[in-house]
Amino acid sequence: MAQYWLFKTEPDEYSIDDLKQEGQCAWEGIRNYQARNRLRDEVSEGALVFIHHSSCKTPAIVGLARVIRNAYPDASQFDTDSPYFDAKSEQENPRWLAVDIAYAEHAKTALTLKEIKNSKALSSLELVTHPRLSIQKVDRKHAEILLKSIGVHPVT
DNA sequence: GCCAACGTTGGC
DNA sequence: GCCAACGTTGGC
Repeated sequence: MAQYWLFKTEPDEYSIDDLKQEGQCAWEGIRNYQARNRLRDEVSEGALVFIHHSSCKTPAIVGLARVIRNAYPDASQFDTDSPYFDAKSEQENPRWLAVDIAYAEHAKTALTLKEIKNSKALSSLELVTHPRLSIQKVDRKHAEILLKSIGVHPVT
C-alpha cells in the first residue's frame, strides 16, 4: 500500500537542491510531538514524500523524495553544537526521532502554496488545515492531484 | 518585521 | 490538570 507524506523545510536551511546534491539525508530536527509520533508510528520505508519549501519567498511543493529508513533516534538532540540540541533528552530514552530520505526528483513545475489554497480539491490538505505541522499526511486522492500538478509520475 | 495561530511550560 | 505566560512558526 503506497503511502504519501509531505515534509516541510525552510530552503535557507535545507532545500530540495541540497537534497539532490547529497542524494539522501537524515530528516533531523523535528521537535514537535505530533510530528515525532507520526515518524515513530506511521512513516515507513518506501513512502513517497512531497517536499515543501516554507518560510521563503514563494512557499511551494518543489519535488519528491522517498523514505529509505524508518524512524531512529535523531543524533542532533545529543549534539551540543547543534541548534536542535535538547538537554532534556536522555541517551537511553531519546525524545526525538529522524528518518532517512532519498532524493527522487524535482517538480517540473512547483505548486505554490497560493495555488494550493486556491484549489477547492486541495482544501482539506493538511498544508491548509494544519499548516504548522511539519510531517503531514497526504491521502491517495490528494497525492494524485499533487503529482499531476507538479508534472511528475513516479514509479510506485 | 509584524502578528495571528498554535504549541509548550510551569506555577498553582 | 488548568490555564496564563511565553516561545515559535510562517504567511504576508
